[in-house]
Amino acid sequence: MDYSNSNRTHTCGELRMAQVGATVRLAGFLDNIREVGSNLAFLVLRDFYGITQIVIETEDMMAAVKGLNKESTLAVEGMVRERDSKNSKLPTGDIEVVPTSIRVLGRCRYNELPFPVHRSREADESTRLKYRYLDLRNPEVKKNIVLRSNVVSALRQAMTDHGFLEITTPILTASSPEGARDYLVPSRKHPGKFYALPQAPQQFKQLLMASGFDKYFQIAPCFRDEDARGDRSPGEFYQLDMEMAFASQEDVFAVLEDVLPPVFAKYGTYHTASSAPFRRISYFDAMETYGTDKPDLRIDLTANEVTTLLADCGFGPFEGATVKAVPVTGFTATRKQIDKLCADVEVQAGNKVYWFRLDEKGELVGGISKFIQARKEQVIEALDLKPNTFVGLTAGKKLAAQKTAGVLIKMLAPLCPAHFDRERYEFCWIVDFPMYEIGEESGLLEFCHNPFSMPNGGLEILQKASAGQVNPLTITAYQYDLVCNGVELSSGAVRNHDPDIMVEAFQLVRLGEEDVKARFPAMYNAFTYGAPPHAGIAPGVDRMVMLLAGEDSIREIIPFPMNKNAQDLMMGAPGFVEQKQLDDLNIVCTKKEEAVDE
RNA sequence: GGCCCGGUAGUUCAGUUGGUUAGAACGCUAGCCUGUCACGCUAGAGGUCGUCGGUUCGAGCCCGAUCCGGGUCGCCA
Repeated sequence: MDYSNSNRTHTCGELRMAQVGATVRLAGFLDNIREVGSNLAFLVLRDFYGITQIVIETEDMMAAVKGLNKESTLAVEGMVRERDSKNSKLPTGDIEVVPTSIRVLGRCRYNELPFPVHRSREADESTRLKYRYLDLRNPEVKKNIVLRSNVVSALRQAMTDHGFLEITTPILTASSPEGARDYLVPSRKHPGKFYALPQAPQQFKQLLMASGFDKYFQIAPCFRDEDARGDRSPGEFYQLDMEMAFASQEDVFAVLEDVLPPVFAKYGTYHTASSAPFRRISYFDAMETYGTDKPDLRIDLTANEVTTLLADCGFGPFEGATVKAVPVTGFTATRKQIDKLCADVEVQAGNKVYWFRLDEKGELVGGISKFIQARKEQVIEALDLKPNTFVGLTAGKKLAAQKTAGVLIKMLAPLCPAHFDRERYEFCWIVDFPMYEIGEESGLLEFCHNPFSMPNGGLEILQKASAGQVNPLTITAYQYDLVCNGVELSSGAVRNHDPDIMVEAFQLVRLGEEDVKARFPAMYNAFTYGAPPHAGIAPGVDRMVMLLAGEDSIREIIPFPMNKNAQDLMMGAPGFVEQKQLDDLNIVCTKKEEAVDE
């Protein structure tokens, strides 16, 4: 028996009227059989490219498909014929194949599948993941993986066209003391020592710059042992990691402003993407105006500062608080919808939302309007309110009031289409992130993002801060985020390539030269031999594909995703290993999960 | 780790105030059907109601514990 499919003449998506009369050989999965008479049946054959109808008209052929389970793989040989009754919904709907032979290539042993392939997206997710190879047979599921392939290919081509070299960096490397929890790999030859999987190729790409490469990129696998989210897969993910020597923040921006919009416009659901230059918004402005450092610029709503106007209006929760107002013109939600909105925001933000309305006649009504009444004219003037406007209010410590307003804006958007032009990709750069912050637990000065960024003002500003002449909290870094439609796609920075500035930056958080050397020995040493100023960024590939596919779950755009608990249900990972393997690695398990029977 | 939602047939779900034999659709099996394309018609099989314990004359439903899944917060330089 010939199990190869090398003798296929066509795919299942290919045949048209032009091939009528031709003898063809197809291969694919048994999608469905419709028996409509004792000697008449229609078999639907499906492969990667499409589906083709095979018409069964003889006892022989009827016998050949008798008892076959759906999803078995078949080889069909026969003649292409024009259909008596055509199906305009199918690309191959004008023709059918009259078979002379039907061979089973791979028999499906089960007449009842874990889920119907064509409706797998409705099935329980853990069942889908366990039988991912069946789930992926669904063209609707498969198309996201095809999209991913096309996007990665387009990004790679664009980066190469921009003169970037694709260079791979080690997967087995050293644990980094900063950031997320590492995935550790025990070393057999060095008992008690561990490799770590890289959280990002951060140090390697900076070392490539110190090595004299000019423009580097990589579709880089990154590993972080942190809990999952809907838009964050546990364990591993991919970044379009890049770095440029002798480059400024604007040089990095220019590359992505050139590379990303065409890819988004071509492969995205919406086909419209902002063009260069993307808007630049400082971190402080973003928090003030949008209540978030990842604003969705498709939403035409902003948070307004009304603290001086309303903090002492007599409403308890505003007393001594920062107060933000989000006016929404033409908002017609019912009282019930408003209550639901406020409750939803409270769950997300952990902070209450208050509201009032200016009705059609220009009267203050609803919510906390009676507290506003006395300052009606000032409020209308300050917020430039028109009749029929809803005003959402948030209050609390400055950051809490801002963030709650941010959540409110995001949740208002779907309720007011007039303020939410959904069908496009809106990019922006968030710039000038603060270098330092006061740690919530320690109460002491700490790095805000990462310690590799170049402070705005260089060595001089850090020295002034050390001398007490400058408040370190006012120092910003050449640190930037790329945001699209409210999704943080990437963080990047102009790096600190000067050992003196590194040491000075660390001294502000009570660390010294020895700490820098101990934590980042390779980078510190390399930079003492003269390093180029360099900058880079690393947009998340999974996030981008998710945005382009219009999916809400990151698992829909990963070929073989793990579940929320970082398990691969299909492969059974993580799993127990042989005692011999543990012995080789000098590992003694003191705690084991109970083995669960299937 | 906290909080929220869920777990009933192969699949997706319904199940009223705690009350007879736990239902529907799709799928499956058998039969019929000569142009279907979500084919149709007839019949049938299929359930430890996640698990354990409690309340009750009686639990899918109420209570407690526990396991599993999803969302969210913590976390993610």
